[in-house]
Amino acid sequence: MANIKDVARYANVSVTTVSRVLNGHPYVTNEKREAVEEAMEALHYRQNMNAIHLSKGKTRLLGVVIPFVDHPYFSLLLNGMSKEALHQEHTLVLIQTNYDAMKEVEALEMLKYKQIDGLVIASRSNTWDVVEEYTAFGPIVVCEDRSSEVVSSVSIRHYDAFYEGMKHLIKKGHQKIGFCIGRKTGTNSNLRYQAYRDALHTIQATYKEDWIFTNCLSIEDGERVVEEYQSLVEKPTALLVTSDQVAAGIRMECQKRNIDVPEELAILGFDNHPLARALDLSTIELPLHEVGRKLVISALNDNETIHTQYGFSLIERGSV
Amino acid sequence: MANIKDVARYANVSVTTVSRVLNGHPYVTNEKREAVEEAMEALHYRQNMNAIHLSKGKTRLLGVVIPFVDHPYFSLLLNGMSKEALHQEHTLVLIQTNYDAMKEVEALEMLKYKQIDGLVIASRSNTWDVVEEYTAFGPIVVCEDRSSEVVSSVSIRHYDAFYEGMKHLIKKGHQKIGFCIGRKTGTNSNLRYQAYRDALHTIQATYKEDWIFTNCLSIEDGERVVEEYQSLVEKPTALLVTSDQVAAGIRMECQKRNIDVPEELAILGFDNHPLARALDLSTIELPLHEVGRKLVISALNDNETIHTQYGFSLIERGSV
DNA sequence: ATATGGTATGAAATGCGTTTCAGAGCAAGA
DNA sequence: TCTTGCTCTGAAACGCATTTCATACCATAT
Repeated sequence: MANIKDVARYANVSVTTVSRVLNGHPYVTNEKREAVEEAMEALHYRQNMNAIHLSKGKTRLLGVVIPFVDHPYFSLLLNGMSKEALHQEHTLVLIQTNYDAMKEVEALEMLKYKQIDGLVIASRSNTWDVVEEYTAFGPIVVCEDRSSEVVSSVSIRHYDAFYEGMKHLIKKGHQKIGFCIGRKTGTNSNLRYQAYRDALHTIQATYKEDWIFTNCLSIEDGERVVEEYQSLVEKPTALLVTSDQVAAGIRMECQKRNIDVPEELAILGFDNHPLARALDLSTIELPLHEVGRKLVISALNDNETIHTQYGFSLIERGSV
Repeated sequence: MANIKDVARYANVSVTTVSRVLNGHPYVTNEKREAVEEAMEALHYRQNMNAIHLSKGKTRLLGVVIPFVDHPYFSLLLNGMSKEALHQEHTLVLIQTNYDAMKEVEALEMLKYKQIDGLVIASRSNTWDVVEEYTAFGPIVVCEDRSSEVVSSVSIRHYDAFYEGMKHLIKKGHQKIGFCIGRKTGTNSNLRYQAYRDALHTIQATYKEDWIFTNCLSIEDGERVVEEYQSLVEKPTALLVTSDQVAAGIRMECQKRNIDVPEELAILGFDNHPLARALDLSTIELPLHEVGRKLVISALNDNETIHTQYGFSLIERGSV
């Protein structure tokens, strides 16, 4: 494979000049520039990325702190990150934490010792000041709504999204509304719970504690929800489900038990997972793929702190 | 970040000795080995991958020739490849060919000019001798059943898988069986067609031309199939569908049109895509994810030619 | 006693770009 | 005429680990 030296020799210039052409620096006469370009063409020259990054002091590694990867929310996020990482010729270093704060610190230490170029924290476990301490060592991005001077962020308006979902169900005539959620606590869960109560408040409706189904992560959980639903004396007429995977389980189980969707039970999912399309589930699309990509873009940007917020969009299908 | 020089200085040895310890070479006394290990610990030393690969002359890039990525077969394959590439700290260079032979040659030329470390051809367009010419320049792996001396291969027993599917339908009492397939021609399609006829032959059954649905790639295609199916005078009682995505479309459309599955029409899919699990579709699982990983592993192995064949497994659910 | 060969070690070359520094040429301003 | 300040160019240093080569020591084998 031809290298920069070969090109320089062929074009009768120094390697510095070739490097200048390669990097679009000024201070190269057209004459030499053209000679270099010709030489590159003739020799089938391609830059050696390893040499570039070695020279520039980059590791080409990007740390990703993530609690687990087998949940649709995180797997969609990870998909987006992978895609962008591939695009930017970076390798993701997955640090699965299971919400263990010490594991997260290990990842931060990797940044300190320059073992990674940047760090994405998909779900934070440590307190804010611990994280901020490490920003001196490289770019850090969190996936939550936080306007820090030193840490970039990419977030989704979870409150608004949930509120919008509630409004949609209410508009369709529902008053007895329940919801399914993953963790009971956590920033996002709290926001959603708040949105739930606020929305019900606008129509003076109340809710029962057992209309709130927690620990809903998988298709199986959705099936379980239907089972519990059937044993209720007073049943909700609609469910807001924070994961399409769970919504899919619910819809399938309803079919088995001859519960009419949406007449008897309306279902509104989240994420717009391919499953939702297949099962004709109405859903609120969260641009998780986009968020993932933006996380990587932000983490690879060493110059500025970026704050991005993403919206959502309601996709009406046949389950509401 | 500490480098090999720092470690050498700290341990009072030469960089060569540190490199020997790092790479497990013999000819290092225990005394020095321990000193080096201590130094690495003390200095938080991590090897710089860019320097290693630059030194070893690797690009850390792996070419992937693929006709398109939006088809479930290829996207599952690609998923597996991505995962393994990530694992092995390599970046995939996607060369989407749309079955254009010239594009494929471009990819082979990249190998020639050492722009990539190896090449995976997920679906070949050029003749065999064209491909073999390039093996001198680096490892090439194809995804088809071919026992070459110089090109590695990873394949699935498509004939057997299809035949097994037919046998299953026959065992369930079906005689009038149709099938859905992507391309009408191609190595795999031919194998499947052969298996179809061979299986029908064992029960002296015949088939109608219009029980064979071609161009079946997406959910929409599945919906189209049902439409065509309903207009048939003599209808098959079972369909073997070479993609779960299509099978999902069929099942959903059947539901809309009140065609009972499996009583009126049995459906047996392929791939064991998550969709199949969600829609309770019987399917023949092809280990595409594993195949993808093995493709990458084989392509990154420069020393030997590897031939791997994968089987399949029938997953019985409620659609047959 | 001498040749032979394995063990152990380090200096230096190598892979390939980027970046710093020094200097030459030239035009505008003092 | 003499600065001052671009514009343009290339030599050399640098980033980090691997690998080749040279050398020295020690133990067998002859």
